[in-house]
Amino acid sequence: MKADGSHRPPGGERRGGVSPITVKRLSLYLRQLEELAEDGRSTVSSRQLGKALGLTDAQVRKDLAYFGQFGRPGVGYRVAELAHHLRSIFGTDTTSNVAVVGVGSLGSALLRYRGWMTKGFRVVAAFDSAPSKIGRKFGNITVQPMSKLAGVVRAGQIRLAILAVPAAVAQKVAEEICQARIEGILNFAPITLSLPPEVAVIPVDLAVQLEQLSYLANPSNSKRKRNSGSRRRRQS
Amino acid sequence: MKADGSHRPPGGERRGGVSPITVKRLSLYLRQLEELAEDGRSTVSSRQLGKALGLTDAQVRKDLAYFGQFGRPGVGYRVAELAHHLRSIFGTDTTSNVAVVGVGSLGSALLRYRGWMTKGFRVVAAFDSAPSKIGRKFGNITVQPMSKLAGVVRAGQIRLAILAVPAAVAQKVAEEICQARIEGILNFAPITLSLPPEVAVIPVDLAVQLEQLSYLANPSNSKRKRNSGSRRRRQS
DNA sequence: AACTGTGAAGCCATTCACAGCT
DNA sequence: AGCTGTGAATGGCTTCACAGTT
Repeated sequence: MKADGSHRPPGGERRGGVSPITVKRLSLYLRQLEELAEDGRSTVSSRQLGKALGLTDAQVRKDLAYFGQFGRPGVGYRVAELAHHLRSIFGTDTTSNVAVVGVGSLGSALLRYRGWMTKGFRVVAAFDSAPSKIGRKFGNITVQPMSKLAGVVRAGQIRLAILAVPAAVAQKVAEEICQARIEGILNFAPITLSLPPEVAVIPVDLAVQLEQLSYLANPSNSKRKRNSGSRRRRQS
Repeated sequence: MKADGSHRPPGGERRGGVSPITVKRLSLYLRQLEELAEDGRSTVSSRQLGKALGLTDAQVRKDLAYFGQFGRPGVGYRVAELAHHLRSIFGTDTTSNVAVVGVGSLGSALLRYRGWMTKGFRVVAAFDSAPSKIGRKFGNITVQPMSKLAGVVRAGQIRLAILAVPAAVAQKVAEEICQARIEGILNFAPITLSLPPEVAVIPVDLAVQLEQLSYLANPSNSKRKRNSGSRRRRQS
């Protein structure tokens, strides 16, 4: 275990160079660590963490080592400490406010979805352009017109937007969102957005996901022939 | 352009060896082709297709060449023909029936979501174990008890399941779904399922996606410094 | 003994560059 | 000229294997 840390900036965290695929795994590590914490576990080894997620121990160690030395040889990683550090990497150690834009069937469900909360997010506002939707209430959130978005964001209350409008208007609405100086968009509309580089976008096309599944579910396409005994397998 | 096709099985499609990441892009090609078809375009080049999705032309050609020779030098790809071929690769040239398992806030929204239809899927049934939910109607779909799942699947009406139950029961419910001999599960529960290899699983953890976005939206983490002029950029 | 952190090797994916077709 | 299909080159990610720590 090298002590000088020469491949990283000496006093701080590595910045700007981690691949998206690594970051995705970090999310899974955090999710697993939270489960371990609930079960009262206080340490975990890279092998155990990997096994639970279908990854090799070396992969786990490499991923975590990008951000510093958290593990203790002979012991493993301390669950609470590592979880805390991962949250700070994601920026979810402090709660972020989120807006839902587009309150159709999907948007209104995402508005009610409780899964965000456990991860350090809070949906605090909803916007739509249809007059029929404006003023409607979901729980304690009232749907506001798009024209109010910029004001709410500028008041510092919202960092991220969940975009759930029809494909035909998604590009236009996304541009409005950008003008409100939001930092990132979770895009549920089935189109590729074209936006200025200072705004982050993560696409989530549910129909595409189901299409992927349909492909995999065709036995002649998958590599699932390997291991075709009866051993269990973990999802990608 | 080689004519003998020596690297593929002579008379048929390549089977079993395409990486998931390639398959994901194929979905995007299909989505784009459908938009082009609506606009009345009859051919498209690899460069145009790539530009719309933020990919290189070489990438597009390599991906498509895995499955055969569809392009015409000097012309490009024929939109309708290529779209049809991609659908047959995904198994969505014929409509697949899908069940929603778990009718909470997210499940009921996925039940009502219209986006599946355009892609060759039809949600035809919903299941839940809570007596209070059973018998409830969403559109023309009545929520049935889990015990009915196996029968409906075995009657050949359902290939795929959308799993939208709480994390705490997801593994158990997923096992029930497997026993019903379903081919694939789209897993919205925030856990990694451990299942026999003959069933395909695609995980869709919405909280993880938002976490990814939170990471990317932190300016010091992204590579978005490149191109930091004002040119537009396409989402990953 | 158990486990991490990490060079080095191996493997996979992307891009390059160009022959060949239309 | 415009474009595809594809070997070859490059670049990136994963796994191996082991020195070093507890």
